[in-house]
Amino acid sequence: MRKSWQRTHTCGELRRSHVGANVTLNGWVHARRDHGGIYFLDLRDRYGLTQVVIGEQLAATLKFGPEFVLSVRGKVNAREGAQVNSERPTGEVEVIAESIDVLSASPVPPIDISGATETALETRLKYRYIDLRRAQMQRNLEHRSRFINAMRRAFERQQFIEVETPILTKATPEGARDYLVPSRVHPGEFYALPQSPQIFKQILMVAGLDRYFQVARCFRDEDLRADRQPEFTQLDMEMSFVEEEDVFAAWEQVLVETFRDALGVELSVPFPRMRWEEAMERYGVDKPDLRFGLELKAVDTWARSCDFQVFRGALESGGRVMGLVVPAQHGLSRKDITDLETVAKGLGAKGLAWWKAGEAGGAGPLAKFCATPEAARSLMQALGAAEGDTCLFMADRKSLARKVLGELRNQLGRKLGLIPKEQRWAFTWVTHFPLFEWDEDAQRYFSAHHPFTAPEDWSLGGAMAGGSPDLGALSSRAYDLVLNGWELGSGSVRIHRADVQQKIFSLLGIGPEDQKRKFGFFVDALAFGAPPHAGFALGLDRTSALTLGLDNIRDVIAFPKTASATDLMCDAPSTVDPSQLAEVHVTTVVPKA
RNA sequence: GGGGACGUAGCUCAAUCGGUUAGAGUACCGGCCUGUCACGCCGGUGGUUGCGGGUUCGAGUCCCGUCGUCCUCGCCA
Repeated sequence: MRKSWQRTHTCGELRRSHVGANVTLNGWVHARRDHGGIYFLDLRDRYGLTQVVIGEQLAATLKFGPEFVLSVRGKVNAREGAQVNSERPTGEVEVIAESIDVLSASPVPPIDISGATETALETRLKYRYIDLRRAQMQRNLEHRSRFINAMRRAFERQQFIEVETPILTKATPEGARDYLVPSRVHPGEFYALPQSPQIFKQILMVAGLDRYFQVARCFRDEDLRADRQPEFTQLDMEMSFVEEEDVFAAWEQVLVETFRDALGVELSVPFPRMRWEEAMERYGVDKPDLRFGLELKAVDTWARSCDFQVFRGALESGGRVMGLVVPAQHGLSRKDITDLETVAKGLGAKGLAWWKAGEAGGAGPLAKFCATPEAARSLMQALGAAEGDTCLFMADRKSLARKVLGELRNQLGRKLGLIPKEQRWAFTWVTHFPLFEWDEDAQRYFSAHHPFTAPEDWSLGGAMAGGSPDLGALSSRAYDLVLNGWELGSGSVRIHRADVQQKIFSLLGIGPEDQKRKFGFFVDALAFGAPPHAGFALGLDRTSALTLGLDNIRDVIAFPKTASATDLMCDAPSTVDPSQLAEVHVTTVVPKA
């Protein structure tokens, strides 16, 4: 028998075949059951729980509490009949303790590790080292590890090579707010943490690496959400001499292999493809949840011949009239409709018209415009609605009508239980996003994806030849991968021509001087023989969460931040010593409260 | 930056219309118990009701401010 405290087995390992063996287990005190003459202890480590039996005499010499760390030496004993715990893999055996060393003590933990009560997130984040002891959290992190490693293997099978890119890099004027790092050596100058390895991976293509991937940490100084952290991890990739379908095929293969290896799930490929315009028109969002129908319906044509002033007004000012049909079987009540209208107004809608379909005119605000059977029938036909269905209408700017109905569709999908449990993995590629988006506040166009995205039309609607096309109408070769209504990642075919890249910068209002200063190195690189290339990046936090059925990515991140971007465990961010600031030539100006 | 919810024992929660000594479950401590496995039974410790101010005879409860957490809109190329 070993003399040291070091374990011979883990707490999840012992089985009937080990009966009679002398073993040493190390682990945490999970639960204690003191019966006076006999004492039971559940010892826990990452691998499981093992029951330790302690005799009266030995128990009397020991002093320990929950979450103490012990080394238990003893003999494996078979449990028979009612003593077997069929709930546990180790339930057919127990360890009869011969000696026990206390390796480490603990106060009463502020978190219930057994999972009997759900501890407040604030406490879990402050004492993350205890929270992470919970089986659920260990399972989450193990799952994430398995998933990422399966993905790595799948990329390597396709000849991709993993390359690391800098964390200290150059600030980018477009896109999200940068996290800045002051330079000690260059007073007054700053590095930025990468929002993504975008430029580096494109340069790796120029460098002839052909197929790159990386598990890449990305940083964006923007406000958080349940599915957004200021630093997050992407499976980033880029390929040369390819177009959209090659990227899709590479990823579909990777995802098939990854889901098979890590989850035992067989995905059906190819995933459907859908143009952005189609997604917006049918689902009102650019990340449609395809697990249920309830599609948006255009009723502009019907509305044009209707006397309803709200509808006519919207159409006359260039807007749209769109509808959503909730089948009669769901029995939407007046209160339900009022609640939906509240949601709609919260999103900026002026109101929500509704109609209970009926050939005799139906009911609701629209009933009087459907008073004749012809009018009622034509509206039902335009909507694909049947007698008794509840129809909801938005008449507004195209973008707002889609956004509101898209949100109502998602809420109704959940509320009415339209999402079938068996249909778990509804992937889709959304393609051909707009190239530019108009920003009202800045009074200029911004790249909808990023400024390195190839246009669908390399002539840029004539802009390359000096024309002035409607930039808002240009389509791009950007695409997203969507799963169950979540955006899992995005990518694009890139611009590999220096002249087109320069034109895009100019159209974005970045003058020649700024282009040279901020992106000169990159345009230079494109000029030196850049292959056509395209790529994609998958959000690993979201994908890990979604594949575990979680709706908050904090549960798949070991040390996540709060909604105000703080780390409650180590109390970051924090002030620093003035001498440290002086060293990096920084003075701070803190606004008065 | 805006909106909403929340903050009471180590943990999860309760406390009626503003009313007496702020309770329960669980955990912890002590006692009893040789087959439990969220052991059981008996007893006990444990509170700056986030913090500051105000109204009131009286505030966990009402008002103002502030801090923190969560969700969300804006934002996130």
